[in-house]
Amino acid sequence: MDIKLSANGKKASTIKTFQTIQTEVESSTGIALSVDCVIFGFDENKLKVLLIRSDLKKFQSKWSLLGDLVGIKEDLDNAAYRILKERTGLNDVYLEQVHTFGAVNRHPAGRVVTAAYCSLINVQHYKLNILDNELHWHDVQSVTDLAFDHQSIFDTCYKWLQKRIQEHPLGFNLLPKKFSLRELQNLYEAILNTKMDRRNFRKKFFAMDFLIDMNEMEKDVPHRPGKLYKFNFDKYAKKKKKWIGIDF
Amino acid sequence: MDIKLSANGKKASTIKTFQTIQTEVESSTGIALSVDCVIFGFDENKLKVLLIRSDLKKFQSKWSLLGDLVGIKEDLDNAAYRILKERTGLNDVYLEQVHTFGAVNRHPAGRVVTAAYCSLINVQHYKLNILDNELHWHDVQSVTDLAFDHQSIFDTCYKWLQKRIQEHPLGFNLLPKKFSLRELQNLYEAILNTKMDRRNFRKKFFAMDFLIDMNEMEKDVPHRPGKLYKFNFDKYAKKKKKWIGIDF
DNA sequence: GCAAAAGTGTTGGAAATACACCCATGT
DNA sequence: ACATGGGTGTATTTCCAACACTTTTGC
Repeated sequence: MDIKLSANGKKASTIKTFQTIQTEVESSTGIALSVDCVIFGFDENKLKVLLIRSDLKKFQSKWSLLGDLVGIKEDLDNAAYRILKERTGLNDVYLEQVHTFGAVNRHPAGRVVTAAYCSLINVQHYKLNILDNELHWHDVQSVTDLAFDHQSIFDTCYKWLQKRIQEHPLGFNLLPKKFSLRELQNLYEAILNTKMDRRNFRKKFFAMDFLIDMNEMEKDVPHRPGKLYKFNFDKYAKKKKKWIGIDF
Repeated sequence: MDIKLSANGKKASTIKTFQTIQTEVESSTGIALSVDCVIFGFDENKLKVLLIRSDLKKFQSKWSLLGDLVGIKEDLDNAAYRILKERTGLNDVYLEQVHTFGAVNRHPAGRVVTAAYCSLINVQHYKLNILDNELHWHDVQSVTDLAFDHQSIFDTCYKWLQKRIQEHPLGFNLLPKKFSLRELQNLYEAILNTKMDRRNFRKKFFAMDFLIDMNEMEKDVPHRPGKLYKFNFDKYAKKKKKWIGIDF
């Protein structure tokens, strides 16, 4: 069964389902290679992850990550971008390889080694279409018992994100281009699952000096509106990080 | 041509060479998967990496990393351990996956996606045998122009190591079980390519409280002997790292 | 005027840095 | 005796954590 792509209102291309993959893998004499994407979003002050219903009987009713086989003439990174594009309609997204999972029995259809990619998208740029096998956003806290070894892939990617966001300015990919400091702090608190002091948080970000004051205010908030900022990626790119400091 | 394994004096198993791999890849209908190992050692106060002469004409005279195809019934991680075992005779080594390289044209024999693993070994435990295609230790500073895309794999792994060693106690895998603080500092200086203040370095490591004083002294040094320590891995394992601290 | 969040400074402690001298050993 | 690196302490600075009140807006 093929499924029409409908995200973003574009004309559909064909997305492989498990049955297609199973046929390909079983007819293969070697190792099949796939990509699985852990797609994070941020909405209602919660960190979310995009999951789809597994179409494999063995994992009936379980959720799984978005993945597909890598084409024989397709760069590994490009396969990840393709999956994102097919599922969300988004082109310019943050995407990074995290880890490759290659246990012999990780996939019931045969030998499939999968490269896990982590992606951060702004949910405002994206219209969810649940016709695609119940494609849905899930609170990360409620993600348990995924199909295949996807739970451990997810856990790895979530830990990776928690660490990564503290050392690199990834988080802004989850926010609107213009955001308030409160939104930024909510994001960090959601991802790191912690609470931070508001004054120290501001101090830290202002001291970095990568926030550009937009001279605009929040609208339609039921309280005093906050200033809006955007992140100065250019300035960040020019900065040299002094990274000497043993700490473990 | 097969090559006998001679490291460690063990009876040889067969190590695949490029010709073998090329045949396998060319006869494959899909994507071939390999592992490449970046094996670091520390000797004469220099960080070294283990390289072999490429047996591919196109890359004649170029050095390359140690790699092999992954078996159809072989876990990815196990493939990396196997390669290490075949080439160095060592079993219990530090080994970690770093990144997977999957550009379509990265390998001349066809579509080969490779998972790069980084390994740290104690050169004292290992007897080099140069009969294996000129297997040799190279100063990391002099590593340039490797075969295939191995230069970029190496660069990625070296940067990974530089970062990783500052946050995790990996470095001890490169040293003898008992080491002096001078050796430890030399190791850090070699890997990070920097100089550190001796007193502050000691302070930092003693403050961590993971070093066990062996009550032994260095022997045969042409100066005042230093105390020997070993790293308390058990105590480290029990420690919870408090990891909240945004910094980029 | 009340609820809700924005905005703002100071202080104390901890950690990092910079820095110089005496000690033990081999030659 | 001298050359080499081992071993130690202190003063300064920098960074981080803790903490409370006033302001602005919507309702």
